Amino acid sequence: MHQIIPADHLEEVASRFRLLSDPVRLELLNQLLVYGERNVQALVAATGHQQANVSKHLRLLLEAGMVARRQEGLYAYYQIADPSLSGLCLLVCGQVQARRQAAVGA
Amino acid sequence: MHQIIPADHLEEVASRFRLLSDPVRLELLNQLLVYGERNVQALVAATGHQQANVSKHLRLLLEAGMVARRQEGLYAYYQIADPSLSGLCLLVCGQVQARRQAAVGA
DNA sequence: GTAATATTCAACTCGCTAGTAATATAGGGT
DNA sequence: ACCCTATATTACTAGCGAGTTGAATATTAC
Repeated sequence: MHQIIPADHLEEVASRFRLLSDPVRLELLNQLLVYGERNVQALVAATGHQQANVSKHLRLLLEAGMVARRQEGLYAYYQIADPSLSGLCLLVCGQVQARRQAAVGA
Repeated sequence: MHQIIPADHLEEVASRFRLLSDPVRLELLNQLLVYGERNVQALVAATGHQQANVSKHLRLLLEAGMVARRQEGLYAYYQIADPSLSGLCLLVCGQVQARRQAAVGA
């Protein structure tokens, strides 16, 4: 029987999910998914979080290969680099909505 | 511009991802994905974790609607209840493998 | 009563996060 | 060369949340 998640991938898969388990990072990813590309200033303004924190979160996402970075003049532009992210978010959002509707009906 | 992750879903989406960010729970889900249905004993034996811990994790997954529970005599059988789970795991596993291969090539 | 599962409690550890501040780097404008 | 701005990084603190272990207890089915 083949494994869906190979044993030697468990930790890495878990840490990828952990990266997605923070509302601030989800906000940032959502911004990038919607706008395509944004610089740090725009992300700070859109989310209302401190610049240092935004940079820290972006670094984590960058190290995981979920986003890409492009420098243009003074500004650093980030965009989604992992094509599976939109699918992941859609799947989870779909489940969240399904559960909410089920809760209303119950 | 429509949001991929609506603002009022952020916390809930994050907590669903957080549920998937633990290697023990991923092991359990993987068992259920592969074998379809398993009782607690089988999960304890397969993963090597303590029964109390396995039950605790199963409870979290159950409350989130990710698994379903069926009692048969003395035994409690669990199975996957969230059809999006296999898709989520496949997406993330695919990315993990892609990154590993990229790392080898680099 | 025995076996399977669930629940609870206490104590501990670990990792993550926010915040603050300070510093570093680098680009642009003058 | 100088200064301002944008971004990154580091260090430290403090606190929250989650996981583990161990033990004990509860529940339920046989």
